[in-house]
Amino acid sequence: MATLKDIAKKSGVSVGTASAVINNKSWVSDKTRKRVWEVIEQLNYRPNQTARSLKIKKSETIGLIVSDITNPFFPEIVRSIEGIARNHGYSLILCDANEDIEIGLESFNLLFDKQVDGMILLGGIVPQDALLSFLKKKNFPLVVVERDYGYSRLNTILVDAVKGAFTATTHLLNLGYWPVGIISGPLSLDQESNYLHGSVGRFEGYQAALEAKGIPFDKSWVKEGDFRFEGGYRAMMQFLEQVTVPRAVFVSNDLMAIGAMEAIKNKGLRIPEDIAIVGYDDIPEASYTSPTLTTIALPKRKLGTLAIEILLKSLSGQENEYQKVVLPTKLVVRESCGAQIQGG
Amino acid sequence: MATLKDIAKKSGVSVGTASAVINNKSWVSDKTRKRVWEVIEQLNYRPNQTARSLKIKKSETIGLIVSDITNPFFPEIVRSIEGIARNHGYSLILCDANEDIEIGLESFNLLFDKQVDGMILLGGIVPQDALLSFLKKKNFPLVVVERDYGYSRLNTILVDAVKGAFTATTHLLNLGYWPVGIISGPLSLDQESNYLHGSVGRFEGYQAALEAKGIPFDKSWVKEGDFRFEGGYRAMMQFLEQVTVPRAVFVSNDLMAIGAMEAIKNKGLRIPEDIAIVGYDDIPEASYTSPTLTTIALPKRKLGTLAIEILLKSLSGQENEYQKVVLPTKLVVRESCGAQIQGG
DNA sequence: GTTGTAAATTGAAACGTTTCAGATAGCTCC
DNA sequence: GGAGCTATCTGAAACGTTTCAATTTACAAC
Repeated sequence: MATLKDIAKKSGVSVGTASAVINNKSWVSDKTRKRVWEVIEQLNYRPNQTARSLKIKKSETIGLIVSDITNPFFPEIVRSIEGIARNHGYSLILCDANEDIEIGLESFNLLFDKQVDGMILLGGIVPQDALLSFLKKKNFPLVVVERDYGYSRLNTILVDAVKGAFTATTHLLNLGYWPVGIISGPLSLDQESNYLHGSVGRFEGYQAALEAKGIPFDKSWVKEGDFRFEGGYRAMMQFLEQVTVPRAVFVSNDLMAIGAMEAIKNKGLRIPEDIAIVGYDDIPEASYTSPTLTTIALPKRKLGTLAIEILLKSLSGQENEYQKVVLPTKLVVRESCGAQIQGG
Repeated sequence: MATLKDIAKKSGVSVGTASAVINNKSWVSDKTRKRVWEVIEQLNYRPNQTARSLKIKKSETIGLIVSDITNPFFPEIVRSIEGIARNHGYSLILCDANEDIEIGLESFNLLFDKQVDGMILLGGIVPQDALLSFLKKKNFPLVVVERDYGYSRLNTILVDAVKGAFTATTHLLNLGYWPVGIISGPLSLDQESNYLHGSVGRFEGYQAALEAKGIPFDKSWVKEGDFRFEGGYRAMMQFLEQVTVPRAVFVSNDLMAIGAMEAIKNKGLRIPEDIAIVGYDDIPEASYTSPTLTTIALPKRKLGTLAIEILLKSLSGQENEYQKVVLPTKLVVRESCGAQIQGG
């Protein structure tokens, strides 16, 4: 690999000048510029970004930790982040935590060692204590999407989960279903390290909807899942084995909702005639299931573009206020809730 | 950030020795080792990987170019690659080409500038001329998955696409359907830069199946798609607007198959009663569609683990033979082909 | 021609590591 | 108490850039 030194020697110029040429500094004479460029092309020179990074103390690299890359909710967000990052000269180091908080922590540390300039957390799989104690020590460009760590010196992009879940549950209650259960995300974890995980907000929205209707909360209508297909399946199976089965269930994400629907079908029951379902996320698959899945739609693309834009601003020093953005959700009525059958 | 120099000074030792300590070199005395470690912990020192990379001429980073990260076929492969890479101390720079060959090329170059030690191409979205002319110049650890560039000095992991498509088409023919069409991947592109794209193999398998039954090939039963949902939808719409509509269609990937099913349903036709469908890939969604999708299953996990394992071997210099692995596919019979209805 | 000024270029230090030839210390052995 | 080891440590060069003070060059003005 040709280095700047080679270029300099071959074009009879100093290394400093050669550097000035590739960096397009204005004070190089046209004659020199041309001569150096010829050599650059001739030798097929490409600057060594590692050396550059070392010197300028920037890696032009962004770390991205995704809770679960196989959850169809995320790839679209990843895409919008990656595209914009690339167009701004940044590349992305991807870590997939596989919904495992240990891997989340490991990745978090690893990314710092790799000298990433900034970081985006898609779904907050990094444990709260590690993240906050880090942020308290130093100031680092970071954006977290879809999890509220409840810390003010942190850019956060959320959707209004409470309201979304409220809407979903109310929709089921308004259709006259009773009892209405919930399959939540991991709740127990939240007490220790996962404070205010998205799952809590959705759970609160569910409770609020009951309360608004004057219906007492009963924890036998709550099953805890893991945001994955299997967890939804298992949780629904637990419901189905109870003496009284819920008439409708709000499931905290679509992947679990699809799992839950599998469970229902496997038991020979019908959706929505026997059990109605509303999901959360509106992943592309929600349109393809049978029946199609009524769900709460999040502005996925927007979540990604906003995240990277805020990060880029923070990286360029244009912005040093911390932002907390809450985006709205939308109820998408399809077949699984039975609203269409009932002429709703 | 503390540097090695700080460590050295504070623990009264030379930089060389400090370096030896963090690298666990055997010749450091226990006493010194202990003292240095104390300082390391006290200052919370973490080695600067950029400086390290510059010196050792390795970035411990792998580039990954995915044709389309939102295609559910890929995330599972990405996960298995990322996990194994991480466990071996490598991180992944992810590029999503969004099925765009220009982005594929751009990413390819960008990854070299970032000094990645090796590269994996998931779905060969990098144009053939660029890739081969590069490989002819220098030797670089590279694995390509699910595309055959037809070049021997290149690690390639494929599935037997011809056979897979043959099986799928034959399955439809055996069920007595006629005519059986195909929605292929991009074919025209292949002539110039995309020689032997996966789409060609699947197309050949289709033709071979017809031939085996003595049925003449007729290009009015061929529509070209783009491997995406929309392309499948459009291609099927074209079929549906023809005077004679195919009785069954082999669709070259599941995403397009799901799009095609949407088109059929939108036209008020039934699957498989009016049109039977077989897809290719077996993405998780194939189990959730309505009807569920009969498809050709690829060993996704295996594709990923093999890719990263071969790359790691090549990186460590353990292996310098080029490998070409062809994995088998499997027909998964579900509802969309009508085999179950017909008691097949 | 000298002077002054702006434009262009140079040269060397610096970024934070690794590496390695050489120095030093601590032994043993005679 | 010196030779010959080995175990341990040091110091400086090197990796390929960027940066910037200092220098040189070019040229206009007198």
